[in-house]
Amino acid sequence: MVSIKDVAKAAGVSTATVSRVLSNGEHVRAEVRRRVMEAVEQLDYRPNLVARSLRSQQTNTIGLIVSDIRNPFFTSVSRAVEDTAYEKGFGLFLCNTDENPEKEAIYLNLMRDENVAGVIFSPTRQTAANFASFNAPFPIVIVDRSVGNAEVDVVLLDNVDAAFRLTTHLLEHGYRRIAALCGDMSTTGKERYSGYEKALRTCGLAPLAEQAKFVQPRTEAGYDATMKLLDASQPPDALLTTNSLLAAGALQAIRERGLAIPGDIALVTFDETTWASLVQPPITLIAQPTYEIGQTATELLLKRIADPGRPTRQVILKGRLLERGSSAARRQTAG
Amino acid sequence: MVSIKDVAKAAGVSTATVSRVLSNGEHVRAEVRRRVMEAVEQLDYRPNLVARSLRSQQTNTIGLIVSDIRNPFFTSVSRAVEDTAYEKGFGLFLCNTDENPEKEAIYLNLMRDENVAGVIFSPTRQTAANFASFNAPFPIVIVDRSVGNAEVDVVLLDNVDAAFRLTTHLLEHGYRRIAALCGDMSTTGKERYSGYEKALRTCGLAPLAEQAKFVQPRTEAGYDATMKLLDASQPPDALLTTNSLLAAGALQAIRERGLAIPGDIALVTFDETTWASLVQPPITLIAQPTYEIGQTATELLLKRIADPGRPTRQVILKGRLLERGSSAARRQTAG
DNA sequence: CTGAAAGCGCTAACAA
DNA sequence: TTGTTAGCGCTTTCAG
Repeated sequence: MVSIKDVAKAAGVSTATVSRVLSNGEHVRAEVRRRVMEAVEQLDYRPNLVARSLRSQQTNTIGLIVSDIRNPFFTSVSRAVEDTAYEKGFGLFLCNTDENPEKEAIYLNLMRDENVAGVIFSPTRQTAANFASFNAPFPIVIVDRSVGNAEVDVVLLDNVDAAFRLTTHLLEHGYRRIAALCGDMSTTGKERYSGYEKALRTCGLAPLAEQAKFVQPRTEAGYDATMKLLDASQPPDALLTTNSLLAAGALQAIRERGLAIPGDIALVTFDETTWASLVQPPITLIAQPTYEIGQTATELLLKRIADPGRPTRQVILKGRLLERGSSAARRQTAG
Repeated sequence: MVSIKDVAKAAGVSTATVSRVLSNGEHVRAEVRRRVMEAVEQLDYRPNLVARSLRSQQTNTIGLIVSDIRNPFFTSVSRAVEDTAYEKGFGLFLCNTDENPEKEAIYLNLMRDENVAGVIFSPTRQTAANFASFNAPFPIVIVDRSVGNAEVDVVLLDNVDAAFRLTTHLLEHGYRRIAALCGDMSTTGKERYSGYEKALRTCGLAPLAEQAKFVQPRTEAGYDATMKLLDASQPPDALLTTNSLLAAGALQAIRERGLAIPGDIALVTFDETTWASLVQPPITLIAQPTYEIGQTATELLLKRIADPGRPTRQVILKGRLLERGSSAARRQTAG
């Protein structure tokens, strides 16, 4: 392993000069710089990032902590984060927490031990609630969720608005018994529930307790909850789910019961996925600008790393309602 | 930031003793150990991993270099890798290369600079071909692709066999004009083509040049290539694609042309995805044990890190053929 | 079983 | 503009 000493010797300068050339290149005579670069080239020298980190007390790595990379929303966000980080010369450290507060704490601590430059984090409600008390030694940007009134950079969807529009869309298309399956681990699920409720109330309706449920944000939970909904004495005529995993479970359940979409029940959800536009009928949904979310979060983080004192910023993005067949206007029926 | 010195002082011992207690705990009197642990607890001390790395010349981080985390195959593999690494106390550094050999080289170098303990890598054909000449200072486990006769640990599917079975399945179900869309960047695409060809030959058929194409392993390329296939004077009666992205593009094209699956054309592919079982008809495919692949690769890597001299191992896994509606037996037709 | 001391490779004062 | 020097926080000989 060739070190900075070898380069210094080969170029006939001190290690400090090599370091100068490689870091900013300022305050070095052109000819000396040339000699150093030549030695670097010849020896195929690459600075040891670990040593650099230890000395400078900062790394070129950022952390991304999400519940599960297999959730298409996070898959896409993570790709954007990695792209953007790469462009700016940063690497990416990835963690899955499974919405488990303990794992969140472990990973947050690991990030600290690794001395990362910053972290992009999508916390559970529990961790979000205690967020103010957790003072990390690195900047954090929150994505997809909200964290009360803590002073942090945040990038998320206008969830209440999005759910409101999605629900209103159903109401306008003639649906009345609208059920909702909301993720129970995040603020996001709660907020989307609020938008749903608000839309119903605006219409003079109220959500029925047995039709609006908070469940684990997973496919199986979506399947189970939908089965129960469908087996009720007064099953819903429309179902709203707050993420694509719940929707996939719901769709499976609806298919298994032999029900038609939207004839027997409409289905709408959040998050664009490959399957949502490929199934018949295609699924109406609120598409999040996932790539933009990841990109914006990373940019915000890198700016804060560069300038820790800058005022925090909350970026609230609007979802795009994609109206498709799964919520086609209901035929008028007697009663 | 509390350091090992603070702990040493608080416990009334030397830093060496603290280090001993924290690393293996051996050769330390029980009472001293207790005092040290107490101090650690009290001060909420956490070892600085960067300093530890610099000194010990090894990290607890492994790298994962794939073409695109959004490919469901890699999404699932990466989750398994992260899980397994986490269990063993390792962190994960994630890189997307977009099948770009330059990016592959950059990331491989970055891994070296970061002093990672090892890397799990899915290389392009180009990089795989030169693999023997690239002597990394860290262990590498190759996944999903093969690398000639280099001495490396590898975990991959028996691609020839899988494609052979998939094609044979089509033949047995009465399809004769079977087209194939294969990824052009990886050895995997080539191998799957071989299996496809072999199955045809076994049946006394030969792949038609205009029906077997190597294309970029992306949805758009799958769409474009399928459109061309369908517009030919003698369109195929079945289409095999070698990954789920190509399949998604193919399905879109088939739908757009208003063709029925499998009536007008059968569609089969590789990789289980959410959508493959949700569309109508569901898609026949070879399911790869993605989680097992990621897990096995990680275990292999960690074993090699622990024992660099151990003999290399090639783990070849069989795919599972899931027969579904998209390749239902063809009705006998005159001609 | 424990401590002293060297040094991993680099950067950043401080001198010159 | 350049070199000297002192560590960053930790592990690991080597003595004792």
